[in-house]
Amino acid sequence: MDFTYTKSYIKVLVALYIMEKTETKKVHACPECGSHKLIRDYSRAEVTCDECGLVISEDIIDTGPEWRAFDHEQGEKRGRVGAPMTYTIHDKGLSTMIDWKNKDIHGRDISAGRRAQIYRMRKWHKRIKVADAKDRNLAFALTELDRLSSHLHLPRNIREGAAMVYRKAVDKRLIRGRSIESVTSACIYIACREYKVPRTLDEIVEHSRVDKKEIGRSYRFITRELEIKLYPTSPVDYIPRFATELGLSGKVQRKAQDILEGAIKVGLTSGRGPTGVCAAAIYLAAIMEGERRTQKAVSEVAKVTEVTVRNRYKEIIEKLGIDVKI
DNA sequence: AAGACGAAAGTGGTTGA
DNA sequence: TCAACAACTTTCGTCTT
Repeated sequence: MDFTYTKSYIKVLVALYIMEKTETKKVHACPECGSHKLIRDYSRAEVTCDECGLVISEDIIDTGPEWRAFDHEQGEKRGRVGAPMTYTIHDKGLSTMIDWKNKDIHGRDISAGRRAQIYRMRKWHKRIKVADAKDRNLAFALTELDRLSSHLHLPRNIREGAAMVYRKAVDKRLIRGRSIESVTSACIYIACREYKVPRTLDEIVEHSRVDKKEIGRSYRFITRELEIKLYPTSPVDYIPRFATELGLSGKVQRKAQDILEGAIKVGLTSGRGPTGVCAAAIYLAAIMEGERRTQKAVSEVAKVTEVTVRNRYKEIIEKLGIDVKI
């Protein structure tokens, strides 16, 4: 059979396979507003509703093994993430060593010209091996990065951000003496803050095998050495996540944002934990919009205590002069 | 009976000497 | 390195809906 024909035939099969796979995953209408205008963004692994902005599914992320490459071009593109299979094979299959003796297989001396050639081959072989050791480290870190972000339901762009930070850290030799796991966790944390999709350190610790202290130390070290400037997390960034978890409408979210902006102006946010402040604002906003949630429910999603929610919202009411019937 | 309230003691992390 | 400190948590008894 003609080679080019085989190749295109395989391509067709692959295309059919992918089509079938994505077809079964299709959502036809938004569960929130019933709209059929859905935006499908596979590069970020999200399906969002065009009408109300609801993120319908972030879980289509792992539909297929992304390390599979069907032709050379894809191989180049996908090799980036680090492939469990290929990288675990020793030397990517290049396990033959070039002997240091200048003899051929029959034990005869090799001519000067051949010797120079073999010398160059040895040199390159060594270089490949060195690069490969670094790659193996990177590949391991990247799979760990993938595992963590998948547990935390993080979108693709944050994974890439985290991977980028990690690569920079490797280039600057910052991981020496630190476990790969603590550094990957720190990278995720950094990326989350950079992209304003805050996850608390506690949430990351939950899925990591390293304790909080270690991650915190790596985090501080990396941000200092790479000169990454991170602004303190704003409580506003937590609104969408908490509100969605509580099943609150967009109206409440907007109200909560108003409250928070007022609170920030009066300086109620400085020094306080952003999650607590956000929880209080959401609690108030929900009551004001007639979608009351209990303090317990709010405090649970924000991972603070009811007492904190109480203290914060009392402060807000007092300083902003909001009057609500509790 | 569940939710909200507030006092009091305890805990972990930051700061400044 | 240590103590002081503010934020936050835990716990528990009481009040409100």
